[in-house]
Amino acid sequence: RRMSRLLSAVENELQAGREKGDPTERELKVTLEDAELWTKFQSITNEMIVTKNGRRMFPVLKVSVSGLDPSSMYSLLLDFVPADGCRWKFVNGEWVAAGRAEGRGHGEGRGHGGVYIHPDSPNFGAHWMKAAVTFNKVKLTNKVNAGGQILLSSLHKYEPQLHIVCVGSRHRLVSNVSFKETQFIAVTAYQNEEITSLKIKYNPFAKAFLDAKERNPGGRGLPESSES
Amino acid sequence: RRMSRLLSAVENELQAGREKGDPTERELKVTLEDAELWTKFQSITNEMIVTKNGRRMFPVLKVSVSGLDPSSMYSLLLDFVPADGCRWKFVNGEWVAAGRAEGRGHGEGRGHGGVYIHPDSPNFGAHWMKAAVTFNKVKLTNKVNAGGQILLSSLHKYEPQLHIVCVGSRHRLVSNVSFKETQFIAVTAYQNEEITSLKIKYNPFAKAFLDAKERNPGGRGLPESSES
DNA sequence: ATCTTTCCCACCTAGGTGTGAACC
DNA sequence: ATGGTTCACACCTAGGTGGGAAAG
Repeated sequence: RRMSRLLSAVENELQAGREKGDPTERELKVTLEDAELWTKFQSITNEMIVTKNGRRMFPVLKVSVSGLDPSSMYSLLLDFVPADGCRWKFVNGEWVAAGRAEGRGHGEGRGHGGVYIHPDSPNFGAHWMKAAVTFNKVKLTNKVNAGGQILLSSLHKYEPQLHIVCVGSRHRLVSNVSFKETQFIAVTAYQNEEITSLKIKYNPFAKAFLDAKERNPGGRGLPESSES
Repeated sequence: RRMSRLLSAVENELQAGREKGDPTERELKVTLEDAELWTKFQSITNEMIVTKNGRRMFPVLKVSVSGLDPSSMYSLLLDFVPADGCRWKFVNGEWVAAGRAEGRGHGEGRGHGGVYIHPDSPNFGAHWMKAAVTFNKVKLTNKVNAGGQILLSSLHKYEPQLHIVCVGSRHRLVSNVSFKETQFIAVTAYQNEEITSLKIKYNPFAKAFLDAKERNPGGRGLPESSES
């Protein structure tokens, strides 16, 4: 019967991760990928652009998960926790706290409540464990929007936080994890030009600006040395 | 507590479609979108390109689903059923049967068994019902590949078939649906130039060729009339 | 010869970058 | 004036088209 072919196709989704990973969630482990890259940005205070229509993050938050029950169903959620109660300013090449945060916003209470649901959700534990989970589609905004984007307050500091929720018959919170390396200050335009340089250096979508710098490393070299 | 915010975000996924749709699956209804477009192609015998790395379908298979249980979990699968036992040839402007099909392939037994799992799978009934389900990412190939693509035999006729599977504690087949309008012959290059014209006319990705025809409708007009 | 397949290509769609001027 | 925000833009990434020559 054709039906057996179909059902086995669905089963395959599970088989992938069935061997590895303990069925108990005691050994749940979540590790941040590209931690070295994140650290480069963190060491000079990371910034993330927010725009009306939403801007992606760079670096991209990416985690490896293990220790889930391969055949249970989970959703992965991301939210952004205010890292302090301050508004920040960039003066004389460094970030300084400047007054308390505004009461409004702070990523709470709007739309999905500032929570981004990973688009693969819901899915089997096996799915989440078979490859690193990438949050490259999350978009940060400073305006209330149609939905899907995360609302943040510019010039406030945030720490991304990952949540793993079991979506069995009754929802059950499995884990909250956050990584200090991924803290950033939301901005409408980059303040620290060292951050700009790092973004250009590592983000493929900014390659246009990388080329410009490579061709003219000093910033004011010869106008144009012919290459032929 | 922050936890309630998170769980309500997950709940929202369900609320969307909870009112509409009867909890029993007796009233399950699946309708083909863009049926008029499909009919245009069908009326002159549709063709779909197959390539080594996989080619998307155009038109795209798109269905509206209703009558699922909003809070149950389903996967949507697509496979391609040989429409007959023939190999087809295009001679003198029309398709004619030419011998029986080769035994090999026919979309069976390879990789996922020729079954494409919609990338939103698995998901709640509410998710599948809140908007039309689009199979735009499915790729058709004539070579055994890494995976994800559907293996077909060139010059054979197929009928796409949709399957809805309930992924509760025990897998359960809910429904098989196929649409005559979506039948096509797999080809490595278009045979009927009327098919080529329709593809160019309606597929945005072929716009380059549409422009060429519009600028030069007769096929051999003036070489180049300057536009300035 | 004829039919079918493969490959490279120009030209698109779709959308992610920081820039720099304008705006508030 | 100052500091923050917005917008159009050139320039990318990423990848989906059929054409046409070449190969099988």
